[in-house]
Amino acid sequence: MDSAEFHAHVYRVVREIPAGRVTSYGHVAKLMGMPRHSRHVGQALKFLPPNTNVPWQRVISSSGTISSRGPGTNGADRQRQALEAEGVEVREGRTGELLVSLADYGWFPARLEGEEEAEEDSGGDDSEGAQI
DNA sequence: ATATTGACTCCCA
DNA sequence: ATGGGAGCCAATA
Repeated sequence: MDSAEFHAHVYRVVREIPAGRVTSYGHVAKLMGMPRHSRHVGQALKFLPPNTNVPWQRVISSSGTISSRGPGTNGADRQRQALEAEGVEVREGRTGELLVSLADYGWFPARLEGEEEAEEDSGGDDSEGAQI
């Protein structure tokens, strides 16, 4: 698999994320069958053009926090706006970090819909990280 | 060619 | 609950 295909795969999975929901880089990587490529998922999103049909904003870190990517960049801010526009509540930590409640908005299906076994939610259960 | 970085995660202190 | 360190793999320097 080359990088182009990898990117395409990432985009395909990201497009499956329902509006008003968020997931983590690691989970996207998992859905691709490459659980260890969590970082490269974000990398691929970075390659996206400004006007794209890929809802990259629905992908955040596994802790429910939006990665800062640097104080001089506005990417995180744009992501917050996009999420709020979709109805996702974004809370702000005291250091200005953006947090999303995975317990409420997290989307972590075992496999893609129609792949094998479709199930979801029913209590959230997202392994961990959901500190109240 | 090797070294460093990064839109990450997990594990242990 | 928080914090620091190691693991990962492709892209960049």
